Amino acid sequence: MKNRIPYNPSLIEPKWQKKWKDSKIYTVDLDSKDKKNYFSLTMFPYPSGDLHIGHWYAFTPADSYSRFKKMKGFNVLHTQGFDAFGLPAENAAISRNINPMKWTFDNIDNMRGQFNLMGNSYDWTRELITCTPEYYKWNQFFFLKMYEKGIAYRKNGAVWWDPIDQTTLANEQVVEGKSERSGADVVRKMMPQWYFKITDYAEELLEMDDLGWPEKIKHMQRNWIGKSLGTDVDFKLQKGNKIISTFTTRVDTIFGVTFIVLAPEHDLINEVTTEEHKEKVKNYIKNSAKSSEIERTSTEREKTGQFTGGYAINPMNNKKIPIFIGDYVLGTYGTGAVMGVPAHDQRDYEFAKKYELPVDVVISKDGKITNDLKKANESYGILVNSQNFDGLDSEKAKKSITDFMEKNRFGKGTVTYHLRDWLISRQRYWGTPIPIFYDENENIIPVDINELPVVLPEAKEFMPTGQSPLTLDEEFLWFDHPKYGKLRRETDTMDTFVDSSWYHLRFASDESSKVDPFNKERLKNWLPVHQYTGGAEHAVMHLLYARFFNKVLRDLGFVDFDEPYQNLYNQGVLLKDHQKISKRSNPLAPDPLVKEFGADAVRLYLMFLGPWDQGGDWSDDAFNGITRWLNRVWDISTRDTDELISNDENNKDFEILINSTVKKVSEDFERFKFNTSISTLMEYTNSLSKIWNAGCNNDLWKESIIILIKLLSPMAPHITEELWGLNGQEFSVHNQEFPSWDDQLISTDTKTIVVQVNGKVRSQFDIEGTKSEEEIFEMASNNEKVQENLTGKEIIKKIYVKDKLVNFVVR
RNA sequence: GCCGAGGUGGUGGAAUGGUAGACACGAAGGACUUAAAAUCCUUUGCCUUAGGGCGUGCGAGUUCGACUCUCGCCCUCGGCACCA
Repeated sequence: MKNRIPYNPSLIEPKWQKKWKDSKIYTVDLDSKDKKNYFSLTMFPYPSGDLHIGHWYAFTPADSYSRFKKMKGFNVLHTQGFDAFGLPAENAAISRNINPMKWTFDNIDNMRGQFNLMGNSYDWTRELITCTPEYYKWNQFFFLKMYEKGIAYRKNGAVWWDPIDQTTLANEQVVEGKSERSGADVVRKMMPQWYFKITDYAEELLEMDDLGWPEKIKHMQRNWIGKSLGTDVDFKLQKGNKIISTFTTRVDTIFGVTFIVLAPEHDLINEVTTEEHKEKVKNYIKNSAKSSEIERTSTEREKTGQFTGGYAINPMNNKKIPIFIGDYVLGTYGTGAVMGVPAHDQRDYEFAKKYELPVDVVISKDGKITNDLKKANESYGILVNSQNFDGLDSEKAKKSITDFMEKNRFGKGTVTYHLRDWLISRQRYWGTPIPIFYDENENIIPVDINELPVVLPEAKEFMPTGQSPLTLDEEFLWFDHPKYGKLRRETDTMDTFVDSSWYHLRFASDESSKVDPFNKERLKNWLPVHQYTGGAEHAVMHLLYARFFNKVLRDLGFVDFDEPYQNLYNQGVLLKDHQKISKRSNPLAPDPLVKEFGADAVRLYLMFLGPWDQGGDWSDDAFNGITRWLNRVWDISTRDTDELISNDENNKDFEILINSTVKKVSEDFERFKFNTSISTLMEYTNSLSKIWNAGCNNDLWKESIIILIKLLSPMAPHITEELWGLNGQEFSVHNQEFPSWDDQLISTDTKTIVVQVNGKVRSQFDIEGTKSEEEIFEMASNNEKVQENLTGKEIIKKIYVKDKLVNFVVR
């Protein structure tokens, strides 16, 4: 017996990591044409300084999938980088007086080492760090191109303000009235800010039919964009000739309007308010500004308002209707004014009851009028009390009334979106400087594209004051322009979501170019990203922004495809012992686990936990199962075949086992079902143990081991590389072709037929070769167990599923 | 409130119209050991009068046959929410 080496991951893992690096096996030739290209990308991390288990859960299955694709014959680009701008660096600077650049780069160095422990297949020569001028220069470049086209613009308006982080936020970054990042209750502020005109692309962003994305994400994006078809109806003021435009999706209820409500921010409030109501209206506006946005948008809250003293005229019937202001109407949606139809809108109903306004029913289920409403009837029906539109159903009435209004020029069909333009200004330091100057009259003067990058200067003061820290840097702030003289620089920086909106393009493009952001030829060969993976929390932020950016870059002529990510897969959330993983209460750090059990075991266990998209529940106990199995894999793959008892009787079954295992593992990989591909491999090794004990053909055994190593190699790269060598194979297993299977070798001559009586399993038997249906019924009914259940009963139906099952239906 | 995903042994999960519980954990028993650990073997859904009966959140339905399809309800998680 040979002296066998035990499995020692802490010895072999660093060895192979070094060898892979030295031999550059993961460096991709972007211009190679001999294979089909496959770009496998996973959302890059923020360099927090620690690669935690959640990162492993996101990255290792994606790495395994990329390795699988490589073995399947693709030229795979799998890259990694760091989303390196953002507040934590700045907060570290504030609390610990560390330079944000140094903090970030120290963290990156540390994380690279942690990434290395994973045994990844990233092409690190293509690493990106977004806080470097070589990278963010292109943010500025795109910004200026977008400014030229009017897609980037500056506007003074109401914005969301995060009082903890002391900066404005985009709509998408406000969740339930709180800052998505800091959790602070956001407030409204009026300030001039820079925006990207994402609303111009609202309609195109809704087109997602061809995207291989989870329906859930598409759904969330559609909801966020929030398209709704309706009608703008113009109400003339009773006094003067100004017009209040209201947006409604239910223009069929126009004859039921009994009041109008304006948002407290509405432009015409001063116009409509009469002298005697001025004071009350002013107070109402003041109070509603005081109440937080959460209070204002709570559905539970009682509706409040204030009569303005003014009246408007319903253009359809010339009725005089009172104008209120009320903060249940949002200034940011539609026209900021609504027509109140209490009979057919629950919110308007509540408002009407409170202020004792009439409730006029104009829609009825059966054409008859019922007046004792307990709540609004919001369903469609037949129009009543609606002059010559009486009798029409809601659907038709909407169209006819809108047509009528368009003809008479007091209304028109419109489309409204929930989506707002993307506010990108941030009053913080650690981000891309917005490349803009202002002259003394606040005129905007864009930085010359040839002068890019506008380098973010080293700052001394980071305290968030509501003004960008760059304001304090006099040297940065003032610029002597050859043409315009003394100019003030924009001191706000860009939202970091700008950085991640196009990074995938940069991974595949020529990073050496100083003139163009991308190498078009390479983009053509590598994009869109074939497979993107990451968390669902980015559904309406990163994933929407990146789609928008792609369309803008297409219209600017930089890319010639419509979507950035062809296929998307969302991993679930990893728990530990049914709880959220947190550093304090139930920590789960990968580094010590790797030290003790090896990266392969951690990788495998993360994939074995359950289906990747549904998340998983880590338990230290269950983790033992994987380390035990890896030891068995090691044991079985290092046996001395001289000790194998030769036996050719089970050759056929052995071949079936090998082929069906290859098939199942391959198919599971394609579907991201890593958990079942591992359990299939476990069954395979269990069978191999039994086969060894029974004795088998020596060549088949050797083949079965080579196949085991190959099948396992994408998921457990280190142990398989070692076993590959120990089995006399040339470096590297990761450059091998993934095994293929022969369907012919899987189908057996022997089939097991299950016999049911009334759908209950009573027996089973084996058949050889092909048998006729008659023969099968014959064999089935002769079975002793089946007989017991058939005697004294009448067979009324016989079901036969070929090679599988017989069912006797008896009475 | 609306939309989406899900609910299967003691636990993680498998099976997407055809033998429910693969695989793994845990547990029990055994082998090896002075002993323990490790490893290996056996058993392991529940009830049981030992012949069976019951069983995939609950209740109906479709079907020869339902974890799987349909309808209603309950619960958990995620998203959206005064969007006119």
